[in-house]
Amino acid sequence: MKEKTTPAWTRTALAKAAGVGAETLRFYEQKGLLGEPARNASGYRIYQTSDLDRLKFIRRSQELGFSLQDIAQLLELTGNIRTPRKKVREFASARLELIRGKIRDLRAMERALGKLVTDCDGRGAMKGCPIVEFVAGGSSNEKGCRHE
Amino acid sequence: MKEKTTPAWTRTALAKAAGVGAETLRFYEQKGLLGEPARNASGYRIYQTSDLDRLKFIRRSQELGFSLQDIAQLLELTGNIRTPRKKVREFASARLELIRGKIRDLRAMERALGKLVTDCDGRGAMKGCPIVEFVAGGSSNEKGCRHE
DNA sequence: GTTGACCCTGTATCCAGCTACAGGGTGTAG
DNA sequence: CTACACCCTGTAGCTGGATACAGGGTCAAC
Repeated sequence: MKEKTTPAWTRTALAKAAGVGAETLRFYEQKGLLGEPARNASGYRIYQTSDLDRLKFIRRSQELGFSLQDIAQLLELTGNIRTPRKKVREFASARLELIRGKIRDLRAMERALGKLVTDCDGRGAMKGCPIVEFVAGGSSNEKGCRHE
Repeated sequence: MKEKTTPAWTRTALAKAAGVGAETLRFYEQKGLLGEPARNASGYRIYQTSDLDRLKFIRRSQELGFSLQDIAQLLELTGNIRTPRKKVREFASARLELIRGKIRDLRAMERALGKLVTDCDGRGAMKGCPIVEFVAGGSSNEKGCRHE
């Protein structure tokens, strides 16, 4: 613990720690996801631990299906204390609905796949039609089972 | 039971109904996601209602973060009665774990964003640091709050 | 029998998100 | 001093997932 909460990270060190390529850092910087890091005397980038957190957030958000643009907005929102409160609420609420929708869909898929696993016990006939159940649960209804 | 449950769809009609571009159907066909449709005398593609279900499934799966390759596998699995039972179980179980992980992550994000919405009531100071909470909930822990 | 809306195939183009050079500077170990 | 690993910038290339022509058939309506 030297510099308090933010020891300096080199480009490759940070990349390794975050599980991304070193070039990706520059790419994210260009896209405004990381913000320009400090530089040492010879122009080398110096990253902070907060950048590592940010990177982790980015990767996790990506896995959840958010685009880099979405993530940039999310970061802007939550990271900038000067963001107008109303905007924060609006954007966050919209995102929240989106997220809840995704959770609902994933749960439907979970149920469908779970049923598939349960029903297909490794022998015997495949009962039900999980895929159709899933699709039906989404919006349409009944019919359309292809396997049998 | 062919013509009963499956009135014929033309290319653009199906595309419109499924909310995709007409060209996309050909693309999916090339990628093996749709399978070769029947053709009329002059070579026009004739789609069935089951193709519409399939398309809906594809789009929903995509929204949940599955790649077209993943989806092809899912469809293969659930749609082909001849799939070896063991493979079905294995693949489905792996997918299930993946899906459950996504749900967990989304819930963490939901909590974080929900807190942001709750805390930022449109005036006063922004309490807590949802973004850091989310990141912390993922793997790292403590510190790194940038806003304030 | 010509128009216009569709269909066909093949190929080219586009966008996101990386990833990989090329050509050059830096800095520490031996 | 000289390797050698690392850093810089700029730009080209790659994969996935579409999307858009170009050049040509089909067909129902007028």
